[in-house]
Amino acid sequence: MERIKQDSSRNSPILMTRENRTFVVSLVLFLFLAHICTLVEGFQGATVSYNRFPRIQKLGATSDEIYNSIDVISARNPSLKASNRSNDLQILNEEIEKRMSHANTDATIDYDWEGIRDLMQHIVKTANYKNTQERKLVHDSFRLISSQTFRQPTSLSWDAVKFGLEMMELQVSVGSIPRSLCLQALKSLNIFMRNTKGLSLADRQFQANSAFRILQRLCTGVGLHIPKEQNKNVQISLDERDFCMVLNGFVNVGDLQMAHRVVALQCRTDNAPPLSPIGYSILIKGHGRQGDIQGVDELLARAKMNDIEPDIIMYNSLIDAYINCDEVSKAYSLFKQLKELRPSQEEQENPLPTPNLRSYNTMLKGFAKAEDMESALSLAKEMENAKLWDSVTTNTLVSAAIATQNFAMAESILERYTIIPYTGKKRWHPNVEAYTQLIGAYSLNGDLENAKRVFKLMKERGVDPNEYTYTAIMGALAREWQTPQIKKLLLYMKNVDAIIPSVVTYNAILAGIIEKNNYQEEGDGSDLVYNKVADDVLDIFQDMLATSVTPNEITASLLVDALGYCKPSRLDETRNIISKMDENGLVNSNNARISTSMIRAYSKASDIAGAQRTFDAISEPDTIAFNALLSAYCDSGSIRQAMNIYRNNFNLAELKNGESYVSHDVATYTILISSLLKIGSTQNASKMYNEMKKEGISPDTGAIDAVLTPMISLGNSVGLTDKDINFISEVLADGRKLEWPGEYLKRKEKAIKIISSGRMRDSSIESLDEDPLFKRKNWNKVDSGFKLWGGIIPQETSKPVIDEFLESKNWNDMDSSFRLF
DNA sequence: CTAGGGTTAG
Repeated sequence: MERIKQDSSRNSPILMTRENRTFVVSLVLFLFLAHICTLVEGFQGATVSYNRFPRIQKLGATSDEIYNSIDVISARNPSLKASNRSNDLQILNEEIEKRMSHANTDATIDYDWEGIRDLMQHIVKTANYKNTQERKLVHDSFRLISSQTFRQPTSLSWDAVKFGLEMMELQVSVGSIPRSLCLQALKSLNIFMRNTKGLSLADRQFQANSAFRILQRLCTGVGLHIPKEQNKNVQISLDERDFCMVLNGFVNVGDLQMAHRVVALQCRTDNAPPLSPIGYSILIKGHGRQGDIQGVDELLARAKMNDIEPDIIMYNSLIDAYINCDEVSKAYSLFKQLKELRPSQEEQENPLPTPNLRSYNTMLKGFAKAEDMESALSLAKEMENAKLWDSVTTNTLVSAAIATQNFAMAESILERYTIIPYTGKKRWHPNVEAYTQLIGAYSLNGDLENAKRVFKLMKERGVDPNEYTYTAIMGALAREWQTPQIKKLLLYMKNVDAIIPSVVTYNAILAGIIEKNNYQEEGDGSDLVYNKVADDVLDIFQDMLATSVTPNEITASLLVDALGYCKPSRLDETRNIISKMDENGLVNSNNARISTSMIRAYSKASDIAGAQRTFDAISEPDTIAFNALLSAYCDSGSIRQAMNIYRNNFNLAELKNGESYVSHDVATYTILISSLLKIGSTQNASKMYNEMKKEGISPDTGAIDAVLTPMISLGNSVGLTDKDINFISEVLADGRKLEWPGEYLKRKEKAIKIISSGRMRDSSIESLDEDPLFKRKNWNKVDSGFKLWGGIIPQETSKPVIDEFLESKNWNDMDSSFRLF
């Protein structure tokens, strides 16, 4: 398929009229189709992607040609007509040998895996397994393949190994396989499971599952045989490493159930080694990542019961697991225990290992996560004094500063600890992550100028930006809707720095542009603004396709958002693009995320039936989609309907009908409560508030505000009953348990006091809704945006504070004889 | 075979 070139002479879409906007969309779709065809061509008929690279040399004939020759030969020899399959098999076997033999001569040859697969399937289907000679030929063909795909040391790609594994499964379906083949396959898998960079989740799942099946076969002996001439070069029995590799594979894809099956297999197998601290470390990591503190504790108890002596790695895994479970103090007490000086260590029965640099860095990460800058700094000072410091320490300390919004401190840490000059052999500068994070943080704070400054600073200090850095800086530009600059930077990134943007890069840009759109005030000709935003989004999307970056579900939902925000909603275009993407197998249009955006779009277009239809079609509806549906009904004024939907769903839970039940969250109730209050139904709002708490859902700041703000204005206009006052007091009491930025709650309290003492229309009440902080975050708009100040604290005058801190820690006049790098 | 850093996300 010929690649369609991007027409760069095209006008900027911002200046476009509606007519040629249709042209843009068609163009986008056209490019899209071209892109898809290229993709499909590569994936055709295969469950796996073998032909991602251009074929350099065509090997042998096509399968059809082979079948044809067989027919020709058979026809020419009537004596063979008595269905002499052995001869056919012989021919096919020779063809396989021919195709596989190229392996040794030229590594640049791309195998025709599809053709080989066809031939093997034909062989397997036509052979007579009762005939010894035929059976031997079949297995000989398989051996020809496996000896290449699993050869050691491997110089083949993951695709080759993947093909070998597929063929092994095919072989198992027609007979037993040699034990040595299993061990060989496991060894090959090992190599690719160790370095999983660049592999998709599906590939990693395939690896773990394949490895498990092989392991299972090796443990049980089912479907295995041991040939007489045993290959002496091959590992003979299983050792702990084999189990740990598979275990780690499952933990890394987040499948703990399978991980525990591996452990069970290991424990059940007679001559397998028992679970060691290594296995425990892997499992602890897995449960920690899931935030399953109970699982972590159970593992620790089990290790103790089995008299396991944990090494430093297992302790570090534990510290990290505690941190991942938000149990930083638990992590710290373990860390302190390890640090304690034990003078009579020899006398102790179980001496604890000494913490190493990784223990310290992990602990530092914990303080960063807990936003405890003071502890982070004092630990960092201790590390510097003990000469325990590396680039991860710098990066982690910077992330702690950023987490506490101490940007000036982040910059001074970077100024002091950036590795200069950097001569490492690694692909990237080790501190690029810290700079990237800082750019991202400035961007999130709406501070494009500083984000750009840091980006320039990196160049000055020889810290080369990578894909992540570009993503962050272009996200920052997108938030300020600087499309021309973004396009320039994209070109620079691709052509000068030779970095290929990822789907995340493009999603960040699209999300940023749309976010800015959110901030546009309604009215004042904003339909024009919305349409310009949508055109820019489509423009970037087109660039994405032209760069051959495959869009995903997030991309699709962002496109829906962009077009859905338009006035009027460009729903037809939206549907066309999404169904095109669906037809080409890129996304599932019934994906919950895409559908949620569609529901919002329908809601904006006042098409409530469309919203309901979309929800009903979702393959796995979730809370957020459900909430969007409720919002749609509420926004269209059908609160009664929204309540009915909620009730029906609630009853499903009572009936324990888990199939279609969607769980509620605090947002579900906030939507219902705020629209009930909008029509002055304080009684029902109060009922819902209590139902929420009865369900074990505690109100957050958004829920509290959704009650207090409208209740206060109701109090000002129509007055409140005693019951209403009780409701407010209850909510206020809940609110006091939460952290609020600035004076928010105090003001509300004051306003409520005034109302309940009968005084109306006080000037302090009116000013409530004009808090600039809330305005910036759209706080005043009661909609389904809830996490309105996720960690955003007004920037303090942090510079003097930091200097004081550094002064008090004597960091400003550190012993200069100690050079870190 | 096991432990510590970054970008997007209804």
